[in-house]
Amino acid sequence: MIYSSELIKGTLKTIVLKLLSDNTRMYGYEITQKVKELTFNKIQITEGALYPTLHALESDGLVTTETEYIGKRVRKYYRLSESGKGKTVEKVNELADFMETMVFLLDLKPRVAAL
Amino acid sequence: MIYSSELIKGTLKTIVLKLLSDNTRMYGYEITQKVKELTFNKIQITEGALYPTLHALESDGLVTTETEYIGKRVRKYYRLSESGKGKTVEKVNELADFMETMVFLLDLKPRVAAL
DNA sequence: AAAGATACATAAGAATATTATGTATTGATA
DNA sequence: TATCAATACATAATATTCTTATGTATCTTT
Repeated sequence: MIYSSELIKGTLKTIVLKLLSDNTRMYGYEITQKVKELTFNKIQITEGALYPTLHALESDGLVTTETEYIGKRVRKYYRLSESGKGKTVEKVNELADFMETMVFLLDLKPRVAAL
Repeated sequence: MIYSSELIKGTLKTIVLKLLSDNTRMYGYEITQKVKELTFNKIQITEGALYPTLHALESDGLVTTETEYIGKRVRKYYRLSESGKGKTVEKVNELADFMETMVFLLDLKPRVAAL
């Protein structure tokens, strides 16, 4: 089962930032695979969503990039900037808070073991 | 603190359906106030978001409506249809599942007491 | 040799929110 | 009693952010 895409909306940027905060640096394709792996295929980030998001993070100064060649193939690494680190904490905290609120609002506690 | 709007995206329809499943029938303004109250002002549903959503639920056959006059002021009640009840269970379950996945993906467990 | 995986990117379109605006009634207050 | 806030609906222009489709190219496995 893959989540209906609308749920991903609004959380993609936070997911990307959090992964970058755990991994020093990552490249786009790696991010898609890591998310797929960590979510047991439940979340599949499409390229059309990811690359514009990464470019936005860069133009907002939250990440810096390093382009490298693996053979003849280009690979673009993304790394959190200092402001990106701060932003990550903010976004993750906000999402955690939001999720607590949703658990209460939708009374999810009794039906979800892991929450 | 009010959540940045992007988080609401994708959850609004689920919130509305769940409230309707708990309350027999509700009208639009009532829904905005109930959400505000239950979330201690953290989630404020704007009218520009709510009314189109309610109209979409109606045109999808998930809710039925009853218009009543309170004095001279019109009030439009929304009530879940049978298919709406089924859809509500689906959407709430999916959201709960998604949130479990996010807790794992973003490692939120250690930082959020209520989760 | 071909297919699938790796790796980037962009563009057209859809969905869904924000912000602004509009209409109108009712209740509270100065 | 005039005015403001709250109640109650609705829509339109705009913005954001995703999907889907398309494009290019390399590398690996069969």
